[in-house]
Amino acid sequence: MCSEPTIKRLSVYHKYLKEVEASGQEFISCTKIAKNLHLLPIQVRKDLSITDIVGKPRVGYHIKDLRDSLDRFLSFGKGVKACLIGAGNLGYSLLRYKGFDEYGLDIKFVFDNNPDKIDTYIDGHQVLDIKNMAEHLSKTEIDVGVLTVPRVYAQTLANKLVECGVKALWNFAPIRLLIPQNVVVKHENIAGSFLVLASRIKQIR
Amino acid sequence: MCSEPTIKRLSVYHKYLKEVEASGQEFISCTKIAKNLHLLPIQVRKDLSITDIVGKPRVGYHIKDLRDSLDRFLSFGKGVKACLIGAGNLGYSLLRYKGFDEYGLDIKFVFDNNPDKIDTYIDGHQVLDIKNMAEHLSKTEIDVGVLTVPRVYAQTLANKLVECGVKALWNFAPIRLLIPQNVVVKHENIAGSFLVLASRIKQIR
DNA sequence: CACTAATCGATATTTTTTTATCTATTTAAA
DNA sequence: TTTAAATAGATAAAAAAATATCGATTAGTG
Repeated sequence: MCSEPTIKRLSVYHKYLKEVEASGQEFISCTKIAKNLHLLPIQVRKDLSITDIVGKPRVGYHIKDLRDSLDRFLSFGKGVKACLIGAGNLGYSLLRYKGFDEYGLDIKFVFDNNPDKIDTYIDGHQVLDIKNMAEHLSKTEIDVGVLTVPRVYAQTLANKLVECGVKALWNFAPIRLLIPQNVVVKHENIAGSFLVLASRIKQIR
Repeated sequence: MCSEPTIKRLSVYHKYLKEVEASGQEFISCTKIAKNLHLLPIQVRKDLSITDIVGKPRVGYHIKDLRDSLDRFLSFGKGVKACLIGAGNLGYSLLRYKGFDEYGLDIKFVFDNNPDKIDTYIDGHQVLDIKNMAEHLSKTEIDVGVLTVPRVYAQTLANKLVECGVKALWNFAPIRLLIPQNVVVKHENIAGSFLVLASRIKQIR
């Protein structure tokens, strides 16, 4: 496989190539990709070497072939079945964010505990009562639990999701979850991201 | 300074220590921190060595001192003045997310182009007309522009923010921004994050 | 009071990730 | 047709990050 930074960059190339493709170009060099995405050509070349596409010197890569190859490589997102817990603002944003669709994330259920939200629809997803989560998940196998709940509920819900047999958790709550080793957890640490940004600003001055 | 992963972990320790402190304990070992946060003791020790706090063998670190020291170290977020562009769902979430407050992010302005949103209030912030952005930013110096707009507007708005003199951009739109070298840009690539998660699930099976 | 077990902190090693160098290939221009 | 410039790809080096080792220190126990 390949590293986390590489996967993220591949998704960036992928998106970028779709744009360039739409503009009608047929070939693109890694020098140009690098310039437009503020990266180094060497890094782009190395990242793209995971594909089966070889570029032509002086010309670059065939855009459609490369995009096809990335489509295939990035297909591990295809058919990943998820449920989202917490239909607040963040949950709302994620449900309406179309960027996952091309990578195949399939949100099967949305749960919340707020009676005002239950049975409403968000972007075509019916909000279900969290009380019935176990029942729903026993009928339909779910790979990923997406946690967009307030901090205080996160751990309890994580435990329940694991009991229901999810393979992975994608946690947006500002807390580090304690979860069995066999379950994949990806934390999004937004406050930490801000600190990284702030530290870089300080460095510049 | 220290690395990006370290800064993120320090923010995690910081939050965790506040919890433990509230529970009344006085000392904590890095072994215990590591165990509870699913990290390795060595890494915790190394990360914490940027502080001026020394631990006692067999006992660990004095929690309050350590938390104080992290407070100081993580203070580079203090007084960072920001404006947020795009009062959609994601913007809404960020405005209401209290996790930044303790690190000092100060959101001075919120802009949007939607007449229905202009002059409404979100968590105490008046939504201003994007047309007047330059004027507002000329009066109050702003460090960071937070972009929570749809993809198509992101680059144009980024350019405007740079013209207005922001030092950094925090971009949540799914596009890689082209920005002068002297401006710090931090991209949040949420679709890329999903792919990383998906790839890890595939690895496990 | 001596011994044991836990833990820190410094240094070293390994692994991962990024960046550089060099050669061969190919296009386009002279 | 020859030559020059741009570029890919392989290999190598450097930098960054994570992990391991080991001696010194200290609280608790017999």
